[in-house]
Amino acid sequence: MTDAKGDLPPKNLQTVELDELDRRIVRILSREGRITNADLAAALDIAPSTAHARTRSLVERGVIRGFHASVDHQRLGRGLQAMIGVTLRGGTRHDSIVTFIDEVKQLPQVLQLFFLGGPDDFMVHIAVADSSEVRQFVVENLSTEPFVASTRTSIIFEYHRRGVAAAFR
Amino acid sequence: MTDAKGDLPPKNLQTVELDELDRRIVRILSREGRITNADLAAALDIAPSTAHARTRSLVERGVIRGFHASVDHQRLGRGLQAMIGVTLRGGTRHDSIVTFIDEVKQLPQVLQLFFLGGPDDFMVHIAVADSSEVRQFVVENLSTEPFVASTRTSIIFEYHRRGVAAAFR
DNA sequence: ACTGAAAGAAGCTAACT
DNA sequence: AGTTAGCTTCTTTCAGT
Repeated sequence: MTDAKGDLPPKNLQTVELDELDRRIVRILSREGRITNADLAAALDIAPSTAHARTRSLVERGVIRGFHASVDHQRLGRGLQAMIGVTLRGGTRHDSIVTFIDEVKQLPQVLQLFFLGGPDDFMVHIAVADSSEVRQFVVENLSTEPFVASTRTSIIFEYHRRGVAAAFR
Repeated sequence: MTDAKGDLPPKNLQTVELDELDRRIVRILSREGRITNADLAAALDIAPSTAHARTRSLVERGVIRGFHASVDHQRLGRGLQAMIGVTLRGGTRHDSIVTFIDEVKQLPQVLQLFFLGGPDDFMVHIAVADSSEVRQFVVENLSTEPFVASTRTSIIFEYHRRGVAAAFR
């Protein structure tokens, strides 16, 4: 008797099959995370209790990992966004990098941080007031670090998002 | 009598001052977009009606632009993310690029799209199943386009998000 | 697995401080 | 601007199909 409980490895990272209804719910909640369950049900032409059970199941199965307000940084006086590619010096101790990354990702200007395998070691997506603050951010937080070899800054003219990806665990 | 109505230019793009309470609300809703108003009020130690009015005002002033479910793409069998930098051939007609971008941003693999001023003309953040799909994405949607000069693909090892930025208008 | 109904919780509005 | 109070609407559960 191979019972599910006990046979499974630490449990995580398993992929999940979604049917068409699940996919439609995910799509709607990606766009309108605060839609009422009643409206969601109406949009899908199902009973509110069904919509509710499905949505809960998506959260329980880890497909939906959270809900977030999206913020207009331009309205907050941070009308300039930039993407900064960073290359690290070879031979830097791994935990120095981890500490550094942890600090960078706490900075209020930072929106996203990508750790890469490629020409750049990571990229930082920031929102600031103007180009002088971009420069200031790079100088104060990146290029002065001993293990940062180089940075490459690009201004962001347009930004489009097709959903919100969960951060990696 | 300078009445507000009629005197204002097309109205948009104005920045907004937030007080400390506003900022705390934005911070909480960025992390927990579906927190109940009662819990939000309790977290801030204010009356629910105050929290409610403040939140509404943030949405009305355009500071909060929407709410979104975040999706774990790994659970959906798209366990690999990549960032692809694209450079365009000089002399491409502007509306060709606009059409191209519009198409790219509809592709199901695409999470984000950054239009840049810098070495790359834009960057595409994608989620796919494996490295062969990365290659497939680049070949089928990018490098075959006549006005794409080159692409540079980086695998994403780690991804952190400190909030969700609204798309540009 | 989906539905319908009933109870409990939360959102929303308005009148007052 | 914030609060208290009351009405309305939604979420949530559960028994039934």
